[in-house]
Amino acid sequence: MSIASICVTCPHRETGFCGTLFGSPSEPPKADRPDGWQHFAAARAGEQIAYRNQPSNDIFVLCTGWAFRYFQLADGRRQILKFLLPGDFFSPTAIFEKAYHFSVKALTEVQVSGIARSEILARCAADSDIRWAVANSCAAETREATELVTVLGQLSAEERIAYLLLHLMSRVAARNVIREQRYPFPLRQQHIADAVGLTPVHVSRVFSHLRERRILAMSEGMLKVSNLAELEKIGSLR
Amino acid sequence: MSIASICVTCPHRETGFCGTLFGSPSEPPKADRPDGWQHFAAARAGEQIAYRNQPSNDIFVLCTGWAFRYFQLADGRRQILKFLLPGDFFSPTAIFEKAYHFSVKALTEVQVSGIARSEILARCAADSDIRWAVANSCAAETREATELVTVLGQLSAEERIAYLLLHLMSRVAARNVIREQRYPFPLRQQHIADAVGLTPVHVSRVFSHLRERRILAMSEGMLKVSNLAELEKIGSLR
DNA sequence: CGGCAGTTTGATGTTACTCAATTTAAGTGG
DNA sequence: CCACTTAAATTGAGTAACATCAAACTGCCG
Repeated sequence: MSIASICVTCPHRETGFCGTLFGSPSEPPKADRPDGWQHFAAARAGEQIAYRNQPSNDIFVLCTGWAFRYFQLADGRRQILKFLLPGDFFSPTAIFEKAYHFSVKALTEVQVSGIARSEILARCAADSDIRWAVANSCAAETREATELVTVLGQLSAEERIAYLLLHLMSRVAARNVIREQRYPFPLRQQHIADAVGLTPVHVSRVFSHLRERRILAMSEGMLKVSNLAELEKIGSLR
Repeated sequence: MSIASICVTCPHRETGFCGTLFGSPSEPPKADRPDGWQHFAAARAGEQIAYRNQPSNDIFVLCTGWAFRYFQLADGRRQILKFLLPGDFFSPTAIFEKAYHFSVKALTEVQVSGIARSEILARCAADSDIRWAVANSCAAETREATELVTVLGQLSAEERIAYLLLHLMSRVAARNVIREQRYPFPLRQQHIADAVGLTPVHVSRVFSHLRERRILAMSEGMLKVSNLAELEKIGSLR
């Protein structure tokens, strides 16, 4: 059971659109607070919705759309740390930290929910189920980061991309019904490049190669996997 | 305050040597259990002291010596995830998981302490200081892993090595008195290579280059940093 | 129809890997 | 203390993987 499903009642799936937008880092997001401790907001594709080192009393959950958490270096290089799907916390460990140590951008149009940190902590103290959900979620975050370290440190370009696709596919499949191995896939090659530490040009070449070998194909924002077994042989860690 | 300092009373610093050794994965480590929930063990340099996927009721803390946590791929490649120093948990998140998802090897002769998971969980439930120490330790683990992802994904060979050295230096300095920028440094170049995703040969070349530029030098298991400012310019993330 | 963002392709450059030989350092036993 | 052994580090030459630069192409939208 995810933490989000315990903590958050997100209206977006029903209402469709919320109407409020994030502001710049200087002006905090304007948003409605239906219950005092919880509020909602929306952002357009490409908008930055969390800023590194910005203190915040809120913990955010993605309700609809895709986003990504990343770390930007002084010279412009950026590492995408995780693609966020509906139900994902921006970062579970943020519950225990006063400020984010990462940034978040919307990949598609998104809707998010912010929950007061104090509220989450209070619920943790009161309810052992929530306590466990938070602990598991943090442990999972560490496990994922650890796996990604191994991927970036040891795997070739093709292996890294295959890993990323498989990893995303399994997470998407956990939330959507997948028919005929066709997955919604809003990433640009630039995003893939920044996630696996390659250049977009090289990502394009690897994709061409995978296409030629009839392992996968892309069209209209969908990823079609024709040879899952082969993709797994390339990109699985174990 | 570290968790270890709250939870563990380690006799090794006083007694010098404990006398018991880890066995192979099939036979569990023989060790004394002075208090039922806590026990101690020692291992020689190079010995494996934790096995991936091996269920364990104990959480381990390194008491003396150096060790490293790593992940090994089927074809032999290995990623070193973290070098462990005295006081480090093998992994804080292991508190919440039935089995390790990584392996640990002793780098030097080491002494470790094992604590029953149930004991730690009981103390967490009872004492909010310990609860916070555990949460912070887990958050720190995630932060480190996240930073390492960025390092491996974005930095060049020289930058990665400089980062690793600086990171290690700051951690060593937190436990030892450092005089004249000379740090104890028991790693072989193979370890550095496996930690930053390079070959030992290339690590050697990068070291030669850093030496030629009079940034650092190595001798008798000690790392001497002659130009810290330059090393930081190369290897710091922010 | 023109413009723009994203992708593809080709040519070339750089970084890091591989293989193999050599040197240095670290033990070990006489 | 010194030959002998062994592991680790260094060096060189050749190669593979990936980056860079620039141009051409595609689909999309006004």
